[in-house]
Amino acid sequence: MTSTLGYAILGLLAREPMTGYELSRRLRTPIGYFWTAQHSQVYTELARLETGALVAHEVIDGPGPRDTKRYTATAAGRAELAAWVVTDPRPVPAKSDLLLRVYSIWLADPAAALDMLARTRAAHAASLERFQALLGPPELLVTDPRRADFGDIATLRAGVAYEQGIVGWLDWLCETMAAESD
Amino acid sequence: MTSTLGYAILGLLAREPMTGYELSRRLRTPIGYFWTAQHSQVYTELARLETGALVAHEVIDGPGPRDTKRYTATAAGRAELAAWVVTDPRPVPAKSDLLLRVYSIWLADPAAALDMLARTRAAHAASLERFQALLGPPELLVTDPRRADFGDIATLRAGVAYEQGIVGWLDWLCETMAAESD
DNA sequence: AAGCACATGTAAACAGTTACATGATTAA
DNA sequence: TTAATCATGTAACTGTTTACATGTGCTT
Repeated sequence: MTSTLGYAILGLLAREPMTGYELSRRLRTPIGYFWTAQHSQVYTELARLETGALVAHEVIDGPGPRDTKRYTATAAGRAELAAWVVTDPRPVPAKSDLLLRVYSIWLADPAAALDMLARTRAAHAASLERFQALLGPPELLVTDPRRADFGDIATLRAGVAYEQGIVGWLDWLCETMAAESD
Repeated sequence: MTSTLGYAILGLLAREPMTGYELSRRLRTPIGYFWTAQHSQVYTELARLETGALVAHEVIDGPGPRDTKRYTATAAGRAELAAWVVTDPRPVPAKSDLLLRVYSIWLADPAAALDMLARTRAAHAASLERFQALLGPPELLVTDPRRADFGDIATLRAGVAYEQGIVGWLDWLCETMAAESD
């Protein structure tokens, strides 16, 4: 019954209680955390999770015309999350805007294509560096899989591997296209 | 005006004319081609592309109660595709079912989690092998960026890099979790 | 005779994005 | 006083999936 977005929210609330606003902020940019959502989606999903008794809220002090609500994952919510975690991930319907462009790059102007690829490489190199900075030196790493920060580090490492793969591939692509356009 | 799915369809039709059914079959499983779609989406998008004169069809011999239509990309369609190819890809809203599970893996039963990770590794290792087999020996590779098969090879190489990254990361994850669960 | 591959379409439901709407507090 | 951040929600729209609908020809 619970959607994937529901498990993303539960995963954050299982670590610490948060308001819907804080959840939205965390889910707007994925830092070593491969899921995103808009605030409109978060608020409606929180209401759904609450009718299922997977989360609960208490009203806290805050500004604005409505109550400020602090949400917590219930025991039932944590149990459902723990059970979902070990189920097989459904095969992701691979979608990449960049790959779709490269698939048809033979039709494009080579110089303009190389420019686009160079800009894209720079963007991925920047997020690779950001991920590596967040990860810090290897000797400091938590490796106890029963601690919540293990999930942070493991997903960050996946982010690093992912961006390294793209940057390396883009380097090959730029070199090949530059060499053959003579 | 044209959607990303529209460019996926144009990219296939720019190579060879096809029926909607053949397009749907190609878009159901992404082989070195990072986009998927259902047949219902393909037929409606083909109709939209045709009202924009980016594709055209001729009726050919076929079974069933309706006409069988063979679609071709028009000159305008190929031009629009070529222009889109060199525009910056919008930053993909990174979504991974697997990473979301790993983020909350600290809550799960370690043995069940390791089983899930092993099954997932096997699935990715299998598609890595499939991609490598499709790529064939390196000395045979087309590297002329003005040929359509360059796009096939470039995206396949991206697929290989992607799967290698996941398999390597999953190996690290399994080892770390196995070592620390003593 | 049953089932599958070919072939095309519509309808309903769900997921996700963008825009609308309100209002307090704090910093420039 | 103007803008940003905090804070919550609804509405409209777009994209995607799943289900409904029809009918031929080939294979087992």
